[in-house]
Amino acid sequence: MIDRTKALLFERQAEIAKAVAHPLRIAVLDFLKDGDKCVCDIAEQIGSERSNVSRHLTLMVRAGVLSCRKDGLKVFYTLKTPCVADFLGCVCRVLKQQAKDNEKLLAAL
Amino acid sequence: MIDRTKALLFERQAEIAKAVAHPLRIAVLDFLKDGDKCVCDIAEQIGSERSNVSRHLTLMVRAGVLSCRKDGLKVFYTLKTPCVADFLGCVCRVLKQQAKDNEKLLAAL
DNA sequence: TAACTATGTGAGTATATTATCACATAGTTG
DNA sequence: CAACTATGTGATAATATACTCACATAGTTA
Repeated sequence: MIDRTKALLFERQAEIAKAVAHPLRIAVLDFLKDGDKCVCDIAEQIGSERSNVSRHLTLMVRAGVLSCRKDGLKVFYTLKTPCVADFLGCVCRVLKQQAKDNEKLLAAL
Repeated sequence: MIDRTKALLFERQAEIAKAVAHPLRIAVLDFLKDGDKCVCDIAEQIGSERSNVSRHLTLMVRAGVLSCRKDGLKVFYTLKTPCVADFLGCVCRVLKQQAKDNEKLLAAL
C-alpha cells in the first residue's frame, strides 16, 4: 500500500499536471515561451473571452505554473520556471513516440 | 491567432497531460517504474477497487501512456515509453521549485 | 463441465471543470 | 471627477470525470 507521504506527493503532482491538462492552457504556455504577456494579448492570441482566459491564468498561478506582475492597468503573466517548458517537451516526446508506433503499424499493413 | 494545426497539437498534448493528471494514475505510473504489473497487484498497491483501477488503466492506454499484454487470466500493464517517467520528473522539478520559493518566503519573515 | 479467478463494462450518482454573461474593481487619462 | 480600459468574479448551465455496485466475459483448474 501507499504511505501517507507518497499519497500527498501524488496529489501535488496531479495538481500540477492538471494545471497543464487543457488545450487552452497549453496554448497559453506555448505563447508565454517568448516572454511575459498581458491577459489582453493572451486572450487575443488564444481567441477566447478575456474572463475565461483570466480564470485559466489564475488557475495556473495557483498551481505554481505561472507567476504574474501588475503594471498599471495590465497584468503580465509569465512561466514560473523553465521546468514548465521541459514538461511540455516531454509530452511532445510521448506524442512523437505514438506517431512512430503508428508508422510501424501502417508499415505492417 | 492560433492556426488549425497548432490547435490540434495542443489538444493532443492536453489529452496526454490529462491522462496523467490524477493522483491514482500518477500512483500507478510510479508503481510501474519497476516493470509491468497486473490489474490485481496495481489495485492492491493503490488501495482502490479493481473496476475503478481498470477504468483508469484503459484510459491511460487510450491516451498512449501505457500499453498492456494479456497473459492467461491476467493483463499486465506497462509504461509505453520512458518519456512518461521523464514527464513525472519534470512535474517533480516544478514542485521542487515551489518548495524553494516557499523557503525564500519563510526566510523573509 | 462446474466452480473459480481476473478483468472489464453498464448504469447511476456525485462531483469537478468549463464557458458565458453580467457586473464589480482598479487604475488611467481627458 | 467622468469616461474609459484591463482584469477579475459571481451565478448559472453544460459537460466531463470519478466512483460504486452489480453483472458480463474470458480464461483456468478441479
